[in-house]
Amino acid sequence: MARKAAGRPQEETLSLWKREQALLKTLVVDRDTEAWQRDLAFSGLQRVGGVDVSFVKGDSVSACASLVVLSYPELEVMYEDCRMVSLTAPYVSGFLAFREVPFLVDAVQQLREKEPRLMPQVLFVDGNGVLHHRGFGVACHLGVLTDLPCIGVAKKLLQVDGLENNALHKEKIRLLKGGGDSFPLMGGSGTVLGMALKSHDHSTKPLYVSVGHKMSLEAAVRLTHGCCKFRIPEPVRQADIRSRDYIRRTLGVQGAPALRPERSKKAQRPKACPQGASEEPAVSCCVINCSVKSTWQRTEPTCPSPCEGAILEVHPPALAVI
DNA sequence: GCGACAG
DNA sequence: ATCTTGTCGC
Repeated sequence: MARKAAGRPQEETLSLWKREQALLKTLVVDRDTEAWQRDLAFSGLQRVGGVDVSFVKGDSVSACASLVVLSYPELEVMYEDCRMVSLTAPYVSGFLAFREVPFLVDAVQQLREKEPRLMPQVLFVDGNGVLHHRGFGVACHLGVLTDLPCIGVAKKLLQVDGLENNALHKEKIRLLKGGGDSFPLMGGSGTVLGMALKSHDHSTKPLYVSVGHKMSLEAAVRLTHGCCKFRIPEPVRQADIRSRDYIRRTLGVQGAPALRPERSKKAQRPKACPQGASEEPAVSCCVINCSVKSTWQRTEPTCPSPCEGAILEVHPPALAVI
């Protein structure tokens, strides 16, 4: 039952996606908007969130989208939400958000409705923020659509606007002394697009941190370091671990156990969070119309009637017409 | 054929 | 993202 991912989108679709990115980009706030962000100890910060999407192996459509909320500074999981989703849009570098973000927005909206007191004060996103081909990566996209402060955390350097993972870059990495050390990533225009951060003392590969929304780069880097027990910030790491686990549990019994000769060494899992009384459908209905899926469906061959003038609804009453 | 290629 | 085993180090 492994469905195949759609191929590369038509040029027209990419064109619409670019227009949408340009539009939403005007709504990005790249400075601190919250009091805790300016505090040296981040006092006032109590909840940090992380999101991730993991895939079913051999299937580029079936995936598990997860949102977790951790206490700060303890970094203990307070909330976990995993759900299976079907990703219709293909992955295209520079357009990651159009594939993954609708489901992440849904997860945030579910939390907003059911457990508003657990709403995270900042979200760590797997991927870039303004360090992007057009200055609007998935962390910006999710930030604008949810109106939450977001931090983009990528594991590899996106070589864009003159940035290169060349010998000089590697040398700068080598010179990072201890956890928390970083150096700026300057784009061709002289703008600092992000920071390469050594997330802890014994990490060779840095993290690439960039602004997503409603937070300065300085605060984003400092908080990222403050959330790293290991190389990957704990919120994203937990979202990743739990979404993979969810797929294993969901697909494990019926899957092909013979193919997995059991070589696990994982000890235990806490299991103390609202993991859904599960009356929920596999895919929740879209509460926030992020127009992403509609753009995709409207444009591709499968959809006979293209309709312009769709409306984009962003969280507070920020509206925009395509 | 070769380099890029967030996830 | 996922495909994949062992291995070196604390």
